[in-house]
Amino acid sequence: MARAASSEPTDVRILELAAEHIRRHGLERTTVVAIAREAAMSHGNVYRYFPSKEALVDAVTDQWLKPIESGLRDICDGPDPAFDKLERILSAVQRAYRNKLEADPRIFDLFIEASVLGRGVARKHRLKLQAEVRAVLEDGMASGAFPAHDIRRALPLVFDICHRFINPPSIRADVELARAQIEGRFERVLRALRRTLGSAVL
Amino acid sequence: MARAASSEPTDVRILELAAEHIRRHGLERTTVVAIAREAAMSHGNVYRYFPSKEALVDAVTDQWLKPIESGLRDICDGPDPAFDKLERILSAVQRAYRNKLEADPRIFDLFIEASVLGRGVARKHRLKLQAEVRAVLEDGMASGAFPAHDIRRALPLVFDICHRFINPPSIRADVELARAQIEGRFERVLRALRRTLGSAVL
DNA sequence: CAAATGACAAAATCTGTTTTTTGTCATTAC
DNA sequence: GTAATGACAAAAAACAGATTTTGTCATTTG
Repeated sequence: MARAASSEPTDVRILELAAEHIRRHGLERTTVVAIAREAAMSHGNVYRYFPSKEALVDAVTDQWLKPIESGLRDICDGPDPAFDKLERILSAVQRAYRNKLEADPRIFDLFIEASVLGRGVARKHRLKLQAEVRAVLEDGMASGAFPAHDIRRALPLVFDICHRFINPPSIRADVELARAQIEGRFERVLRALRRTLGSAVL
Repeated sequence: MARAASSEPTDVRILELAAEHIRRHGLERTTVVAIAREAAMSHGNVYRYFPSKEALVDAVTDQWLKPIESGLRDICDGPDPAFDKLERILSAVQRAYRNKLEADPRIFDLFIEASVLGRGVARKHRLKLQAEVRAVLEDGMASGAFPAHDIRRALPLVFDICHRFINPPSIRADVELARAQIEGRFERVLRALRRTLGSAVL
């Protein structure tokens, strides 16, 4: 493990130590000095790789969001019917968030914080998700799967209806609810969404 | 005004002074001592009327929630078709919250706090709203307006779909969005809800 | 010259102390 | 006997000084 760690480029190593530290102790008890100590380097050197503590923390968040985003891209690039894609995208996001919330609550907290404050990582992630959904909607409109043609109304509608299952703070507020229950409810909401998008009038 | 204030029963007077203090300075800068001073009495006497500061603060919240609740009861007791009632209830709640958020942000904050922590006031208020919605749904199911008959699925579905427009923290998160825009979007969500409840399968 | 150090200023956090606040109650006032 | 006081203990908040942390940079190292 020590070998694996030191074989990685310095920036990745710092990133992983930072993630581990936050995972264990939470952001509030994480300092650049402590991370540098764990990496056996002066804290000043950390700043050669990350311009600020905030940037480092955001990089930790980005780290786990990236694979989610590429998963979404795969769904989007697939051959399925528009609504199936839409449903799979939304479910995948919901599930990924919930997984992280359960597995690494402290790291999920970083994402919530970034979302609420509208920080770069969160904004970019949201834009990517939005872009995928938009692409699928436009696809579905072109193919006739979605008779309504006003993307400027359909897009917000999708996010408004799914808000509870997709919005980071709302997701955390539901931790106590059983996973199965949430998923059942989200399924029904998605069914409602399907019916709505399948009709001509929004 | 001074005359009006002193003509009211002591508990109401304290309540109003507390509300005014919080409205102006926020909860964090509000003390029982300061409220007592404004009421020209010893702080110990405040505790004759409210068992704790928390109880007093919750009473302030309850104060503005009560008229909303009675408004909902009126809608619910009215003669309109089930979905019209449902829509009017949900819109009324949304509008009332948004109004308070804009008019008295600090007081709305008390409500958010109480909601997030699941305090009595918030829980009771939520249960009342839920009871009204449930009544309207059952009404609509009985009258055939809502073909689906599983209230245990319909009720969460309504709140899930409307979450963004009804959930206190989500409402605050949208302060920056123009009122008209939010209302337009909520209208479309309600339209989707109508269609869903109007179909046999949930 | 790319990687890292260590010294530094400004800002934030911690720590121990004083003050205020919360909540109780025996006593007073009417 | 209901309304209010004022004194009190425990808890919380405010404060001030010491310490740590953040972020920069001139210098060192390989």
